[in-house]
Amino acid sequence: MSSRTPTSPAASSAHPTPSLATRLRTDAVGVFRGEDAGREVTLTGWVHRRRDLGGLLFVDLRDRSGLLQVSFGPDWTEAGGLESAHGLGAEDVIRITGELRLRPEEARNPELPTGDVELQARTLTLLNSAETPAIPVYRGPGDELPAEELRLRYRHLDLRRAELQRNLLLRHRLILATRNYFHGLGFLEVETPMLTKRTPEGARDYLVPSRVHPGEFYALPQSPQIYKQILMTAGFDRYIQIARCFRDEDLRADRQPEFTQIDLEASFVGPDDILEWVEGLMAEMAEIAGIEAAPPFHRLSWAEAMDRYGSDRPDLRWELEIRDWTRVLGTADSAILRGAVEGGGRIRGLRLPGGASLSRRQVEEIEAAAKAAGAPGLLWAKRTADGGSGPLARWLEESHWTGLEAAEGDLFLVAAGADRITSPALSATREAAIRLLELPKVREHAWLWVLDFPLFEEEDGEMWANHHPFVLPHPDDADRLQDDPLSVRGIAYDLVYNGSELGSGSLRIHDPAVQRQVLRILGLDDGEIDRKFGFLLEALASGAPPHGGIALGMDRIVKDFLAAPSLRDVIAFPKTTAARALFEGAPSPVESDELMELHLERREKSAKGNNTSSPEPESPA
RNA sequence: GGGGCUGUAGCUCAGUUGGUUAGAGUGCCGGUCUGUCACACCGGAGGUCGCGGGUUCGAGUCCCGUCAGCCCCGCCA
Repeated sequence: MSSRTPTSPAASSAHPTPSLATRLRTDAVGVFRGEDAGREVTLTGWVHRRRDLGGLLFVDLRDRSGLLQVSFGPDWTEAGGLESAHGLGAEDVIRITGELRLRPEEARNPELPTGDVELQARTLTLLNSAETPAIPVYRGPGDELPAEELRLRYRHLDLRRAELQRNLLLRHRLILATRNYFHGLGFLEVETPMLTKRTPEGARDYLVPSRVHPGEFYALPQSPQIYKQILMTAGFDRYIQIARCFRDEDLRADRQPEFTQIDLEASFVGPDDILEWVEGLMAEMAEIAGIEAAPPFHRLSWAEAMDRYGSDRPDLRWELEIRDWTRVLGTADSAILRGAVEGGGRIRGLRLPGGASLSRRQVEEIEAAAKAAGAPGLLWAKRTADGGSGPLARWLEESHWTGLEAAEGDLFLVAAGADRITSPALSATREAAIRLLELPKVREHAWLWVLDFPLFEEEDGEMWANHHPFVLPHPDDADRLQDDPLSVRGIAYDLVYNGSELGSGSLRIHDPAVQRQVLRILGLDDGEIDRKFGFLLEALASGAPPHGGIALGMDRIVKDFLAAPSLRDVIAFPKTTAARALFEGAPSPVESDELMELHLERREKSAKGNNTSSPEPESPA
C-alpha cells in the first residue's frame, strides 16, 4: 500500500487523507503522481472540461480530491467508449477503467498536481448525464463568478467549486480539532435543546408555535447560555458544544440568522483558565489553517482599548494610536475645543506622518466616516512648510504645533467632546486613514484579548446589560454595584483577531442574591425575575459552583482564517440578506389548516396606498 | 424601518445625447481536427433589456412604483 501525498485543495499540513476507494472505484482522482504510472485503476467523477481533437480526446475528471486528465484514443480506448466520449458534456458523471501513464515529456502540465500523468481510458461508463449547468463549475482565468443570487439558487453547482470545497474542508478540520482538543482537556460535549424558552432580553427570537399548548411558543436558542450554567450547577465541570444558535435580526456580511458557536463553560475557574484554553485552541486551529497564533495573546482592558483605539475590538495589525491633546489644544481659541473641555470632554486625535499628501477630498472622506460613526464633525490640520492648513489650523499657534510634536507633512485629525461620542468616531477615523494612506501593517495576524468590560451601559435613561445579565461583577467594584452601577466592570473577555470579534465570555454570577440584584438594576421587578429567570435562580441556590466560559463564533473563525469576503463562503447553505434560502426556497407559506392546528391565523398585511391586500397562494378554491 | 449599488442571451459583460434589425466573449448545437490542457478553425441557434405603470412620434436608455441580490445605518444582551 503506497502512501501518497494528499492533494485535497486544503491539505496544507501532514493530515493524512484516507483512501477514498469504494466498490465502484479504486481511488480518488487527485492523488496520482509520476510514481503511480503503470497502475491499473478505475475512477469516478465529474466531467470538468473536455478537449476534443477529433482523433484524440481529453477529459479533465474532477472529484473533491482534485483533477486528473483522462485521455481517449483509438489505440487504447474501446470503440464504444471512444464514441460516447465524444458526446460527453460538462458535469456528466462517469466511470473510467484504464492504465495510468506518464504523459509525454512535452505534454506535461506543471500547473496540475497530477500533471505528470494521465489516465488512458480503456472503458467508459456514463453513470449519469447532466444537463448543461445553469452556472459553470469550471472557471477560466479572468472569469468572474456568477451573480451571488445564482450561486445561492444553484448551490449544488457552486459547491462543486474547489474554493468552496476547500473552505468547507477547513471548517470540518477545525471542528474536528476543537472536539479533540477539548476532549483531551476533559471536556464533555452535551447537547442542549433547540426548542427552548424565550429569552426576555437581547436579540429577537425565532419562535415556534406549540400545537398542544394554544397560544404558547418555543424559542430557538440565541445561545445555550443558561443551559450551560445549569450544567455547571449539575456538576459537569467542563462542558463544550458545537452549538447552533439563532437570532432574528437583520443580516450583514458577517452575520447570519443561524450560526455555529464553540460554546464552553467550566467550574472552579479563574478567567486565565478560560483564556489559556482558548489560546491553546486558537494555536491548534491556526496551525491547521496555516496562519500565525503565538500565545499568550496581547491583552488590553476595555478602557484602554477605547482610549487608545476608540474601539472594543481594535485591529492591531496597524499600530496607529489615538493621542490625548486635551492639555495641548484646550488653550486654543476655538469655541468647539473650549466647549468640549468645559463640558468635561477631551480633545483626542490621530497624528499621521505624511498625511498632508491626502487631497482635501480624501480628508473629507475620512471625516464622512467619522460622521457616519456619530461624530458631529472632525477637525483637521495639515502641517506645511509655511505653517498649516485646514479648518483646525487657523486656531493653532506655534506653541500648539510644538505640543502636537508636528513635523512638516503631518496630518492631524481631531475630535473633541465626550468619549462615548469621540471614541467610535476616532475608531472610524483610524480605519479610514489607514485605508486611504495605505499604511503598512506591523503584523499579519493580530490576536488580542479585551478585558474588564463595563457591566452595564445606559441608553435613553435605561440600564442595559453590556454583555448579558449573568456576568460576574469585578470583585474590586462590587461595592459600587448598588450606588454607581455604571462604573462596575465585569469579569468579561472578548477574543479579537484582526479587528474581528471571534468570541466573548465571562465568569458568571453564582450567588442567587447577586444575580437578583443585577436583574433588579436592569429594571426587572421580583415578579418578572421569578417568572423569567426563576429556574436559573433556583439552580444557583442549589449549590452552584463558581463558573465561567466563552462562546466562539465558528463561522467567523473560518471566514477570518480564510480571509473570505463573506460568511456565505464558509457555510454550505447560507441565507440571503433578506434571510431567504434561495436553493430550497425557505421560508414558504403553509396551508391554513396547518396554521389552524397551531392555533395561528394569518393576518393580511395592511396594504400601502389604495392597493388591496397582497395576493396569497392559499388553498385553491 | 432607512440609505446606496446592481439587474440586458444559459453565464460574464458592452450598449454614446432617447432614434434603423440590441452586440461581444464564453457556454450550447452542427462540422473539421491524433498531444490538448482557456485546444484551434468553420457554421448556427439563442433576448419578456427583472416586473408594472408613465413621459414621448419613438424608451434598454428619462420619470414613478415594485421585486430580487449585495453593501451599509438602525438592530444584533
